[in-house]
Amino acid sequence: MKKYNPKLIERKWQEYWAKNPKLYAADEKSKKSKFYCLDMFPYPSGDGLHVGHVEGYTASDIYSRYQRMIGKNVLHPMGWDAFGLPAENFAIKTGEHPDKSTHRNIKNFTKQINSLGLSYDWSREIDTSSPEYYKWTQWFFLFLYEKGLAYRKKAKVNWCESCKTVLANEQVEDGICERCKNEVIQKDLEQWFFRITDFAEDLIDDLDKIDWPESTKTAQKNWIGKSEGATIKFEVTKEYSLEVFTTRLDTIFGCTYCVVSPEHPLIENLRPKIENPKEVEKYVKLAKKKTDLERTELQKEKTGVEIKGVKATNPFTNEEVPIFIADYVLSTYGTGAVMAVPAHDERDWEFAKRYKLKIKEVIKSLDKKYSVKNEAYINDGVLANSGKYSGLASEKAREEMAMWLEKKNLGKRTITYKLRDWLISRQRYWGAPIPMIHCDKCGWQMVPEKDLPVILPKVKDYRPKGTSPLGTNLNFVNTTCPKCKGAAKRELDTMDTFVCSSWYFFRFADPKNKNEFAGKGKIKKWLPVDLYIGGAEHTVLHLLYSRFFTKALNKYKYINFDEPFVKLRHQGMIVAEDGRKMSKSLGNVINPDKIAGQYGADILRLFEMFMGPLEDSKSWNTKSIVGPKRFLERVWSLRYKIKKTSDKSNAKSKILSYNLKGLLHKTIKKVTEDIENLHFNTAISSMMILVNEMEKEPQISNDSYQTLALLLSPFAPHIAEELWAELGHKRSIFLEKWPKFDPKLVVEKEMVIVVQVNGKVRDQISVSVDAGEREVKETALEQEKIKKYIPNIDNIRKIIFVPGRLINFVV
RNA sequence: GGGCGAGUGGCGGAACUGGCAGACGCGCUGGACUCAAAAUCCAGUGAUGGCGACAUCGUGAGGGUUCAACUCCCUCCUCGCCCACCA
Repeated sequence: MKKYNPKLIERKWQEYWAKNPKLYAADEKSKKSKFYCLDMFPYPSGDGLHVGHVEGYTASDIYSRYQRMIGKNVLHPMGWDAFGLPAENFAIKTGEHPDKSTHRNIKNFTKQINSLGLSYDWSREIDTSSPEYYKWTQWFFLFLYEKGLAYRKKAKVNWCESCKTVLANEQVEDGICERCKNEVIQKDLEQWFFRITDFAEDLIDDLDKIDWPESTKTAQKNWIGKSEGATIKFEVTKEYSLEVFTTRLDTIFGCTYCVVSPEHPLIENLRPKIENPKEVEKYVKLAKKKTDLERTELQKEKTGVEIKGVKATNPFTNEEVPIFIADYVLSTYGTGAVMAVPAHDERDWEFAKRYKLKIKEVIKSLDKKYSVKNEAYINDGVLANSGKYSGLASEKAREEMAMWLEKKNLGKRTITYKLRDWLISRQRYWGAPIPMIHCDKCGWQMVPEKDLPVILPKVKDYRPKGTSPLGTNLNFVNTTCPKCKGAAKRELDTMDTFVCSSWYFFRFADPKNKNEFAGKGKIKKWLPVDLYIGGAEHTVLHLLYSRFFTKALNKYKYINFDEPFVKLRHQGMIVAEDGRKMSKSLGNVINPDKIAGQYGADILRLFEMFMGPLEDSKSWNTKSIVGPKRFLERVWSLRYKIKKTSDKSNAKSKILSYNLKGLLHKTIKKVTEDIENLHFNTAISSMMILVNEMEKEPQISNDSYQTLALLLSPFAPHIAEELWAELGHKRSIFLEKWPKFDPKLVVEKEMVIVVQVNGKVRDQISVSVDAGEREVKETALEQEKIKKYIPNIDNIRKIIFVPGRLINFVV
């Protein structure tokens, strides 16, 4: 008897698969229906694969292998989200070019992935940092620019004075630079944006047609943040009106002041009229220095300054109210100005209390204990003190007031979104250069498509100097204007790495195409993605950006669908044994390499899948890994129980007891359904039950053992291949058909019916499947135990019979 | 503060559409094998009471609907994740 030796057989089959890439390759010529199963491609960090990767990748691998076996033409690719900050920071520290460290990491990731036995089509591997790839990232920029969906404007960026660099949001931790621990300030710089807000409406509406976790859909909805309301003009001078946005037009009679953000143009426009310019100026300056985080800090008391000398007129009451400047009003939302109704808005209430401003109640609370002295009443209600609108319900009032505004041309119904345009420029080295050229004469010009890619040049020094490191390479900077052929300068910024990952799933359909980001025919063949598995940390950004790119392509007829990922699932987080997040600083990180080295990939795969439902968060417990280990060892030795027979007349059904045969078919059914529903934990447990029962038999048939191997193969591919070969098969198990169950065998002949008295289980009886209520009732009442509880049959008041399940006597 | 999700044995978890709560696995206890240990195999394992058959209780807490509730409804508590001054 050979012992199960995972190391040996895993190496053997990994080599075999590497030599037979067609096994896992998507077939361009096949007429079979396609299935595109995608993992979120990883950033190849120096830390290597973590257990969360293994979880998601194993799940999609099981699904892909299963899809192939049921006869689908499967596209299951892998690639690298290779641009990004960590590689650049590493370069600053060590001087090693990011390209070098990144490729070293990619090599390591590839090795790790292959050692897990994942069935990727490596012929389609992509690397976002390769010129062949980022040529098309740049093409997307030009595409969006041409359609008016990319533009340039001044914007605030995080700026670290000590590092002299712009920082990405992820590099700012609590308003402090993660590298030097100094304060981060806000600086206005010209930046490139993508006009994602153009698609806000579709991005909300189309969520209804995709199979995504509800939580992810609501998170996107909230992020886009649609609110319906109205903009209203408050006259300040004859020439200048202050426009405010509100969702609570019904409270406008309670407006006792207005507030503008420190960036609001009113300050500039009415400067000569302002009586306290110094005070105002000081406040604006202070606000500018603050980071977004400081400005949005919750507990912080609201501050502000009245702009003296100007007043705003409420169009409904013709009352003049003071105007304040305060940083609790955001310049980037709505109109950057609000009408303050302290009685019915918590923030306004707080501000009014602090600066002793008037609080006027215009919505009555039904709660007798409520007093506006203690808090704002923010719910809808019935209007009071509101002129001719008094007595109306909030909703009705909003409608009528909006109509009045529109009639008088003093405002209009407006929809606003929290979603902002996507700032994509980074003053960074390790990213795709933005393919734009600035000419003093002609302004901004696109790099002609034939000149793509704009190659990311080598530089000697990655250290931040206040502008992109690309600026140090003068060969790169100085170029000619595509329009006038005069001297011109290249854009020095690179693109946010999220741009690279917003379209990579298209590239897998046609990864080597030199003329297009992907050929139309190939896109039609493979896209959209049928199943997308990845972490929930990408709930908003990556998943939203990818949808935006897809919608832009669809709008301009490059593709004929408008959602990239038909079905999406997130793998849950795996936390450490101590219940905390795995992190290097806590020293509780589990290295999957080590586990795979010690136990083998099949056991690790089974273990992670058996831990619990894919989407739940789970905690790691190395102790339990012996479960899957024992299971595979038992599967392995079970093969010595196979009835060896040269006598063909000795039918296999004779060897396999009837019950076991039924169980075998039930298991096929269960495993099949569970894989379809991504319920891998219960699929494994049902296979364990089968193996437990098989072990009790003195002998098992070759057929049933083969079925077991097939069922197990997507989960534990190495051992499955080995067993298959041991059974005498010459070709890979993954070329076999997925087993089918016999519906007749799945149904029991006898069934157990639970007998309840007054809802409590008192006995069980075994009856034939087709037994009706009368038969079940009679059998049940004959039982001694039941007679004990029902001495007199006439006392039965009611009988509930659930076919196939139970009978309940109510006495 | 808002949104989403979750609370089931010592632990991870299972339970269809309201129908035997605790499948499967870990751990633990006892036994077999062994000079011994590991591994393996067999039996047991929610709590309480009882030698026992059995009985009672039991799915975060409290209430409700129902013949029947982990599952549905109401109130509350705890934990996790995401977003957060969005007018």
